[in-house]
Amino acid sequence: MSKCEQCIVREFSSLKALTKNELVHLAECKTSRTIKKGEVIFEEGENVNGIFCIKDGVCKLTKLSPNGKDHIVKLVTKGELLGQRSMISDEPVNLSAVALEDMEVCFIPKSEVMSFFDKNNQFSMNVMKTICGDLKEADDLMVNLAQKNVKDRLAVTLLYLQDTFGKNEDNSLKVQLSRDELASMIGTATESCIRLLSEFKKLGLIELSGKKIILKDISQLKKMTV
Amino acid sequence: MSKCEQCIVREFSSLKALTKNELVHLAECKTSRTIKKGEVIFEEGENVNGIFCIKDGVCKLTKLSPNGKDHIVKLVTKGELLGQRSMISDEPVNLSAVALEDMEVCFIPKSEVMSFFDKNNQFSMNVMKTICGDLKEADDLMVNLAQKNVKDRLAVTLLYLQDTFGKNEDNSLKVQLSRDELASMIGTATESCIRLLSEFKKLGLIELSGKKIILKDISQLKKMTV
DNA sequence: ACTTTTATATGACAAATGTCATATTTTTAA
DNA sequence: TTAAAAATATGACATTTGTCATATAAAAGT
Repeated sequence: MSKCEQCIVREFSSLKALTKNELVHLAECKTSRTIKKGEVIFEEGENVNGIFCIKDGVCKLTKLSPNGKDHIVKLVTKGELLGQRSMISDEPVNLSAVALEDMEVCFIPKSEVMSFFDKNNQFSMNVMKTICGDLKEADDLMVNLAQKNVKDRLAVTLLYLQDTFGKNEDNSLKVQLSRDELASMIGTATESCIRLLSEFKKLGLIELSGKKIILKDISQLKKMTV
Repeated sequence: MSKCEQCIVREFSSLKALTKNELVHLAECKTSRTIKKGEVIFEEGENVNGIFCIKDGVCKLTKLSPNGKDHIVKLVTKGELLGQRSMISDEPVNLSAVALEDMEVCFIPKSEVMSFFDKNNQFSMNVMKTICGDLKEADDLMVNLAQKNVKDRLAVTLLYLQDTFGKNEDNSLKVQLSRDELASMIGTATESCIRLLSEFKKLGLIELSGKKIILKDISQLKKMTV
């Protein structure tokens, strides 16, 4: 079992507040797991009883709408924790988590996390701040969905993907979403999403090659986000 | 200055975890205020430096979209706290709060709340759970906005208003929103909102008399929320 | 009570978006 | 490698929704 002390990604999450002793203990409790692209980490309604620490890879958090379509609520990547909300609320998870690429994650049982809560005030504060950040982000997304048209939401989302997850050497977005996934992130039909991507391409805003998307005219895209 | 010990609404918020001593201390720090309908409690971007405890009345939390329109993110009522997120994140508030009716609120300075955080674990846990609840609610709203059409969102919202805030003796919704406000809650144009209300009326789903809205056919309305 | 302002309501039309059909390309699996 | 399946792309059209104009009703101020 690998040592949490030496794990770099820990530094990027609430876990950075843990002491050496706590980390040693954590290393004994946690279990590591590799997850293949497309695999489900947990499903809406499940009892997870702990949190996942993402060592590598990106996953999507989705929620099933009554109409049968999935909506992507959030993307979560290396260094972040998964399942904090439901653990604190003591409820089943309200979102499903599915890997967008091969991942490495560690699972930390609830009992362990709760003991950190009791003993380590800085850790609790970190978790709280993370959740508050998520809430603020959710408010922003809500207003976007409510007040912007699909074209503008697509522009916002493309910029968000590049800013948050970066680009490859060929300048294409690092996170590769299918048209279907992109559509379910901006809240529109797959065909509408494809159509708008084609339009953006014609306007020279982006370049498309297969699943790869390259942002060409950032400033023009930004104008749509205002 | 009224005593917090004897304040009933305290029982409905995170503050219920406070000890007698803490309540006595709280009563000395807090300031009470009445707020008229339509008055602004705080504005997006402001530094609030504390939280508000709502003793009576309802207010709306809004966020300004770049297009100049306000979106109502949430309604908050008697017994709830206001401004927790920004206090924990140590950031300006990301939403504006405006009274929908005459209100009575108490303001508790940040220093006071933070001292409760340090000393009273149950209080911190309560606040955390509240914020987690808000986050879950935000996820649900997001999916609604993204995947449902305007008509269905109106039905969902009307049911939500009745379930959450109740009805008067004449069966009309207790919280009275203008057509404009209702529209900015479901994310549509005021005219579309009015038109759909008229349609609902014609279909016998609701009754309208001035600003009053009475839900007549709950089960039919519920069918739209599926 | 009356004027002014604001909110609600509705029609007419334009624009945005969804749906269905179908073609093409890419990926997957035998 | 080839066949089958899935993803991407595009056209045609229907539906939904927004915008502007205007009418009516309600509320507010003098």
